Amino acid sequence: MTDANAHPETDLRADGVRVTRQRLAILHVLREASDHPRAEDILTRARQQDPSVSQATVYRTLAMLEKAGTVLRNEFDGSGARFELADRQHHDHLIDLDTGAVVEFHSPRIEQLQAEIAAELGYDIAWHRLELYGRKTP
Amino acid sequence: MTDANAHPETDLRADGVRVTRQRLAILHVLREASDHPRAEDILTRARQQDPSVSQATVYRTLAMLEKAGTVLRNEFDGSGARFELADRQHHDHLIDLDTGAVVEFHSPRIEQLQAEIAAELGYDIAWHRLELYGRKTP
DNA sequence: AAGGTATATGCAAATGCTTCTCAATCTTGA
DNA sequence: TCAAGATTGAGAAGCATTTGCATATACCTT
Repeated sequence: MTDANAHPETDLRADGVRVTRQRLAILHVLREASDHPRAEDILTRARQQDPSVSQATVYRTLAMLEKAGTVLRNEFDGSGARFELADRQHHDHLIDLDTGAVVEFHSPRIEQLQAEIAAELGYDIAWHRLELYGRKTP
Repeated sequence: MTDANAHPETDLRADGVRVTRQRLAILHVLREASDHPRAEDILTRARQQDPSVSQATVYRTLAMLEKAGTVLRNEFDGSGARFELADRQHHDHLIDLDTGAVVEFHSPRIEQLQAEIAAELGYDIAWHRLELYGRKTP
């Protein structure tokens, strides 16, 4: 796989996938998003650039991009997936229980411990999910 | 809250909730389960003890027990929640990607790190979710 | 032990999110 | 420019879960 997302359009082509107006609109939305939008949000935003985008295409494209490693799917609260581009460094999430805000963080030490624990249990980690749910310290 | 699950029936009463045949059947299933059954599995098993249990009651009871802290809800793969009694020590999960088996583990060091990270970000952790997905080391 | 009342249940319909079906429309390599 | 095949929009279909409502039941009070 190429460097995920340096040039999504180019990557698409490289994977033998067609570059369509809708896909470009969706990729654009993801690039602009600083939050972790839901499929519905992505649909709304993509339609600002291209009103023809349909719900089905958003889901199909997100699934495609996820499989390609370009997009990450998060299931924070169990009521709808939230997406983000996989172009930055790997990170985990801290969800603010009061505001719903999502803070990203990265801890090599935790990653290290995870690997050790898995090894002790006889496993190799393929991926992991770490989510902290909390409230701002008073 | 009383010691969750030492005596679920007693706890139910204490919370002003009625002790019904169905609820006892569902609690029994959860106590016997060594896996992390889905709602559907719980329904099937509960019906062995009480054929009258309905799907709706399983969901309603699980929601109630979760709110009471008696039951933990897990969303490992995004296709259906899996439940377990909250009577044992807190633990996280390692999911075997090949077999779907769920291994439980507990690491005070990771918990410690999580708290530290949250503190650095200005948060107090209310709860967290850590799931490792991997395969057996050859 | 019996009764009354609010809670709990079963059934089926309704949700919410996501995926699929299919004819019509594009993208792309030649 | 064209043909072949991928992609799309619209709506139907799927799944897990929730809800509405009439009936049944637990349990507090006689």
